[in-house]
Amino acid sequence: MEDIRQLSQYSPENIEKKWYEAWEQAGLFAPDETLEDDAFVITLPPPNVTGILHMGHCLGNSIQDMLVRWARMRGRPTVWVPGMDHASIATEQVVSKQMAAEGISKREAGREKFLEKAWEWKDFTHDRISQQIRRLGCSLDWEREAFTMDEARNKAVTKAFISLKEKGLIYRDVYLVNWCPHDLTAISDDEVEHKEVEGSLWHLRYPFADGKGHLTVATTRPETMFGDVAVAVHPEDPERKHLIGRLVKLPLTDREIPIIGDHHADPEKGTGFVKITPAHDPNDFEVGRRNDLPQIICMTPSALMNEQAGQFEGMERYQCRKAVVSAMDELGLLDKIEKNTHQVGHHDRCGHVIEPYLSKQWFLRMDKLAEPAVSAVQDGEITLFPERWVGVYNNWMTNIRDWCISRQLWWGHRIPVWYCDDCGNEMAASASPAGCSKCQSKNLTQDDDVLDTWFSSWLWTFSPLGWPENDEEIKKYHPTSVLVTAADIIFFWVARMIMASYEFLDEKPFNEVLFTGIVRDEKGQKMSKSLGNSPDPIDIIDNYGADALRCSLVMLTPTGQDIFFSESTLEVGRNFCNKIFQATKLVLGMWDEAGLPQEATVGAEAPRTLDLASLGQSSDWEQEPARMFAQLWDGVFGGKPPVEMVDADLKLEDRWVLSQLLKAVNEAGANMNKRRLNDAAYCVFNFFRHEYCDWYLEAVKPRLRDESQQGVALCVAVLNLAMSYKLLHPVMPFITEELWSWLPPSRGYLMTSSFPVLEKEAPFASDFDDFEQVKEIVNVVRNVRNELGVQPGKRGAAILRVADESRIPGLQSISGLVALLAKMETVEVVSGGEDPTPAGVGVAGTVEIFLPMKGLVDLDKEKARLQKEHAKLAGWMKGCKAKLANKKFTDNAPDHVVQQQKDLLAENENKAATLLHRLEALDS
RNA sequence: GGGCGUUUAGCUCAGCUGGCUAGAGCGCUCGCCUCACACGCGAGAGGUCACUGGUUCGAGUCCAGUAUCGCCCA
Repeated sequence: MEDIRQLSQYSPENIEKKWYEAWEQAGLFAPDETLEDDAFVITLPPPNVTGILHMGHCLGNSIQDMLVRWARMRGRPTVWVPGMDHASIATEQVVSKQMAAEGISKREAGREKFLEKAWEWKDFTHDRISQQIRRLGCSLDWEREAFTMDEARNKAVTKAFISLKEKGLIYRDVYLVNWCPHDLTAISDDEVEHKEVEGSLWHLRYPFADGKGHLTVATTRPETMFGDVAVAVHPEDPERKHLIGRLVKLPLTDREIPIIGDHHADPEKGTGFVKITPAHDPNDFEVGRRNDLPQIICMTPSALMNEQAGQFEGMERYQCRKAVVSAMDELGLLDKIEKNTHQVGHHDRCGHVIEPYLSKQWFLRMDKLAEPAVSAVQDGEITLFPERWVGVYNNWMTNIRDWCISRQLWWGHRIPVWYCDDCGNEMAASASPAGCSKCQSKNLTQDDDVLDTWFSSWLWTFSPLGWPENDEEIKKYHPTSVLVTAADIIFFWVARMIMASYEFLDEKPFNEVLFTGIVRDEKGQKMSKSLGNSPDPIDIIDNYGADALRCSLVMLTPTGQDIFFSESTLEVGRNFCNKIFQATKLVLGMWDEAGLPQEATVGAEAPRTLDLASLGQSSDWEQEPARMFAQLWDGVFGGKPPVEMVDADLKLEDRWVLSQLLKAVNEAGANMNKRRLNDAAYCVFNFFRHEYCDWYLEAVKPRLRDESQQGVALCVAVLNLAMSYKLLHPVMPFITEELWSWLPPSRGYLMTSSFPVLEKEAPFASDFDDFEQVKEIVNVVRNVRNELGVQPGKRGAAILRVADESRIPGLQSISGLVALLAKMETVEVVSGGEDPTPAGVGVAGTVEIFLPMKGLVDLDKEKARLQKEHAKLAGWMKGCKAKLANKKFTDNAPDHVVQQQKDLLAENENKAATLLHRLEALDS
């Protein structure tokens, strides 16, 4: 400890790791069951085991830890459950790639071998990710760690599947799904990313079967013509409806297809004729069902043309497109080509173009599940922050479509359905059945497919708590308190979690959802593993410290807005850490020099909660500050301050800084309650840096070196440090825990100490004003000296002049502080008399300030300065006067607003008069 | 095409229930290595609050329209 205190700059090295281990060993991450309050519970949005965490995770985890630590310090038992997600497709891709690099093909290796490799990979990334989370300081209850594919979670998934299947909500059907020809699996609608693509609209001629003429269809996908089963026109299309029932010859094939009438064809669009390919287009699929048309698949799962394509069989779909167009051209059947930009679906994981593909898949019916989820949000049972997401949520929920939950993959939960090879019977079961329930045959085969990853993560608020086996924990900890996540997975995850919780537990999954912004790089791109544009958090933490990272992210992220991250962002946090460290060094250095006790004065340990309102009324603070201070001290440290003090020992700056501190407590709490976490962090930052350090510590420096006064000043200084650490601990856990341990009166862990609460206005109003006047006068003096270019070394004299003699004693009592803070030799207070000349002049409220200086040669500079000031005042006065002259304003505006304008005018008039007078004097 | 959101200082953003003489951080300019801190201290410059109209005694804030950029859904 002594070593660290000697450092000229704060260094997080050696401090952060030490405290994380200490907390964990002391068991502080587990809920304190002796507390009676409701538990505060979060299940960590499980990161994918695909790779490493990026800055987005750091932001989300920092926010969660902030909420968890805040709740813990307010005396609530806290449970933050860690976990990770198996990320079916993403992980399968990574592992396949690795195997390919080793020269092994996934298919050749087979399911078992592949899964072995996947588990190896999972273990590897799991360790790395949990290291990252620990380094960030997250106070997770590691004993409860869960993985979406571990045994307990497997049971939950199976139970959920069987239960839904028994209710008839899960069905298997041949349907047109989003098929990824690269990964050879179906994916859900939500995994399809629509992108605008420059393409063409080809106008193709289809000759009539009777050989008399042709019609023209327009298509963006000529290669699918081998799957065409009809041409549609609008049934009321006056120019074309007479053709319904006739046949056309499908070029490049020997098939003839009918012309049908269907509303899908729009007479205004394209040529008015639409080719119908039910097996390769979602709209056409519907047309096909309506008109009872056959479905012809013309591609293989890998999007190569199949035997339907005749001479083109075996071609890749885009190659085939070119070939078809040129073949049609040769036949004279290519009418024209138009440029056309249109939306094309891509797989969000691998970027390949989706092929709508006909296949047999498992689906979950969503409409019934959505009902309670919609009303929960509408009724305010669950709140979303920021609120604007409610609209987005409702929009999706009310247009909800069935969810394709099967995937043709190996890494995931295998669908718990067995088929009888002999009678075709289909059985859903939690374990492999002994025999067919119908024919008793032993020849059973399990469904080959696995479930969509989100089918396990939608259970995430209760499956980590042990559902369906552990009722106890569910009763105690469910619904959870809050979900913190980025809004880009509102449909994938948030909405489905709400549905799952109502379906399986008949209650909400969480009270509120806090959407964080998305962390982007300097160019505005989302941070992601695939782009490789996120630094490894471990490197950042090594260089700047976890506290700096957390502090920077939280302070600079506006509520729910995206954040642009660059390394320079981190300087805010790093510099602030150093500031806290420096201030502590100063105060504790003086504490040692003063010979104050190195241990807490005998007394009880401080209680787990600290409600400042219960310490006393505002008037108590003003009349008996010493008694109140002692109570505050007892609340923070437990016991008595190590020095005796009477009311008069607490000077103006002491009372002022305490009032500012309490104001910060009040604001921090209010902002936390409103979930404005950046503001909560920022107001404490502001208090510490700009009030405590800039004004208070500067103001008490002489007292810290004065034996008769240092004791009291040090107690006030230390109490402010302690309270600041408490307020900052949720954001910056490591440095605050470390510095707290340095404070001689501190006992125990800061992490489980109390968070101060003050839910009413801070006391000390009158002292507040007096010290604010000191600040104002000092500011004016500094300004005048700076503008006139006075050397900082020249201290000189200042004269404060007021019209009202009765104010002299009051001003005299603060003149010492003014002299100290403005670095003046002497400060004299007068009333009336001649203007001292030559002198620089300024006005603070009704106090005229003269800085006599012989060397003030540059009269022009001074005149220019005064004129500028005067012009500014004149502008403001004009505004005030206009308002006050407006009868409607004085009649309608509230009294305090009118009075405010009057005061403002009076003050400005007074200032302006002084400046004008001064200008005249300079002219003469 | 439908929906949501953005537009305030050079940059990133606050400004919550209309009372604002519009703020912060970074950057910039000037002056300081003042015995905690140059990862610092002090001072300063910089804005027709996208545009147009409306409501109001009063609009950055509320309403309508336009433009702009972005996101989501189809």
